[in-house]
Amino acid sequence: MTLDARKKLILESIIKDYVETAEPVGSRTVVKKHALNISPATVRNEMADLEEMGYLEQPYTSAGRIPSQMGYRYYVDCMMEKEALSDKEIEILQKILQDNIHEWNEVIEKVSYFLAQVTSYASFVIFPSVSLSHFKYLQILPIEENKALVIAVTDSGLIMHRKIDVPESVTPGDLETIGKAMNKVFSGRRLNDISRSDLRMIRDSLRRRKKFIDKVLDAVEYILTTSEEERLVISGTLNILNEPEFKDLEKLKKILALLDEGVLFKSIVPEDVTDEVEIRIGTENKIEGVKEISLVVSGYNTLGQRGKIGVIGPIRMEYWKAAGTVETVGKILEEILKERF
Amino acid sequence: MTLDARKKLILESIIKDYVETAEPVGSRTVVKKHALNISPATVRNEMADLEEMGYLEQPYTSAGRIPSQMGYRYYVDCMMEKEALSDKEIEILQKILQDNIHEWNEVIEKVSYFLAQVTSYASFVIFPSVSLSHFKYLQILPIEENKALVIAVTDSGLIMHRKIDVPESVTPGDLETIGKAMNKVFSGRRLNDISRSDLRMIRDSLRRRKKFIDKVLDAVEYILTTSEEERLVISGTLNILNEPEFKDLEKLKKILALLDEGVLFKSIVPEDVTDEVEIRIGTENKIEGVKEISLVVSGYNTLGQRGKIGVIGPIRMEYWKAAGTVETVGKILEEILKERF
DNA sequence: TATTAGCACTCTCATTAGTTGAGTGCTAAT
DNA sequence: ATTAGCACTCAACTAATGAGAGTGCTAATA
Repeated sequence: MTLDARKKLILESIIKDYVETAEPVGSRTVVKKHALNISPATVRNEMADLEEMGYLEQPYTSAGRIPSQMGYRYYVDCMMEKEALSDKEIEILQKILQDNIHEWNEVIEKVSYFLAQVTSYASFVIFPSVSLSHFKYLQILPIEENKALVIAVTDSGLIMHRKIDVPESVTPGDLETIGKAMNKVFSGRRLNDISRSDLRMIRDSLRRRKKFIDKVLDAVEYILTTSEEERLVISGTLNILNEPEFKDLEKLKKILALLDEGVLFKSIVPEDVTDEVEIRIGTENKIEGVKEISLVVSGYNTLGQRGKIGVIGPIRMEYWKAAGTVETVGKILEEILKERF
Repeated sequence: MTLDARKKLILESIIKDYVETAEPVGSRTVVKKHALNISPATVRNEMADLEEMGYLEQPYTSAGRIPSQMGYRYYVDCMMEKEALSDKEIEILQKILQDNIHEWNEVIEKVSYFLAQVTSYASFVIFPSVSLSHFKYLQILPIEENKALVIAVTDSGLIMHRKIDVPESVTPGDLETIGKAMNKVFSGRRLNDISRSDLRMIRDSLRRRKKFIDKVLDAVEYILTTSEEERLVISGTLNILNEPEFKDLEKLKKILALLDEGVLFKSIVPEDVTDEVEIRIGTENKIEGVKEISLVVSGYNTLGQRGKIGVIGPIRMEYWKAAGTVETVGKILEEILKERF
């Protein structure tokens, strides 16, 4: 279904105005703010049409109109132009990242923080699980009297380590032998392809020092399981306190709980995202309890996998700004990660 | 100043009641709930006395009384008996910790979470800075074509690492030589005693490979500076949404901002804490803007230093429960850390 | 002298009624 | 097709009223 030019203009006016003020928009306001040379009465007729078509709704008889979910959807799909980040903002972001490129951990935190600041919504960055990376290198490093460090490096450049006890009877030479043997089996394989039975096989092939080898394998297994989790960072949670729609404590509680609990939060982020920005408005998000939020999310590529980045805010959201920002920041994040890691 | 037995009893009744209900307590209620065999009129007289002395206050004429800050202080100092954790709860905590003893990181997170759950206030754990630990061991480990890993281990058992680029011209043998030389200078020294001039000295003593050595030193410096920060974990932030005193959005915003910003939060935690539980009520906390919170905090020992653990909640707090819980959980945390790390 | 019953008084909270004003929908004129 | 005009609607604000909880004081009592 397509709308004629004037209806589009009116719809857009109402959306822009309502997003800004959070108040229902009346016909007079539409005419004044956007300097149309038609009368309020005409606008009223158009608005009545738009309401009938489902793009607008009225909180109560004789209030102004507010965009319906469908109205936002139409705007986003058919009319929206993404608003780009200003050069200045891009510069700021790049400066932030140049100063703090030590760990990918830090990078995603800074990026998320920046995104929240710029959009003034809550933002998130999901860094993909490393379990699809390949094992590159494993070493058992004696570090003190009875301790050694099991160090694993993946081809994506991630480093994981874990401390283990070493019995008296095990010599540094033993450690080297064991390390080499394991390296042979593991190297080049995907982390999540290494199963318990592989671990058992190694255990059997190395006849001596069984007990100790078990310890090493435990450490490896620990490394494998922890590396399976993707990393989630959320920033700007408090921004939602500024949105009038969450002045109601019950609603606020629900959405804060959502942002507070990583597992819960992940469940509302779409599984498959592309490099294109995707927008989910209100009830398009399938989640228990919280229907009054929108999500703007984009994928980014790193380590041969896809991470996710986006913002979460009220339905009354500046989609144009959010989409443009998420898009650009995602691209920059992707670049930086490629460059550095 | 000491109160006679009956005044104490009445003060306690009012505190317990008000903490539970968040409503001003009237004379009838005191008599009924605590089955005193004196009349409401007598209680009224006593309450008037207590108010004159400053232990109670009246929100308005002819409302019931609520405890003043001074009232809570008197109760905490002269009457309170800490309420111990139940055996069952202790058991649960220990079970949680036995399952998750891999990293001290995890331990403090679990402990903090537990504390928030049990008290239903917001909780925090501060893990001391490791900058006072001693350098134990440093190794430069080649991990792939042109990369090496600088690994540092402290005597407190913490492991830090950082990846660096290695120029073609530097051989594994070089790495070993450099590593050994650095080890000699660093080992046994406190992390925060190692200054830039030490780093420069090393740079000068090793004539060759200056550029590369700079890189290694950069990595070491990075490790030193990041290890200076103490770690802060806050849990149960959302619990404060349940307290009626924070139904006001402005107050809520302030306190959430406080809990959200680590630096800000640390500024209200007392510098010096002992093994004894310390309680700060309301304005006894010197902090801009937020006067309506109380803090219950205790120190715990680890790595030869002192960490802090506690809860933060409204002035209308179950101090008896909070104090007992913080005390016990702190002790258990201390034990676990000693055992494992 | 300490306690208590009785009662007038105070102040909040909830409810109701009245008023205002923004904004609509409809009709008739252009 | 557009618009001026006007009656109508409904939330939001204000004021008035009444109920109820709880006090403080006075005078009676043990």
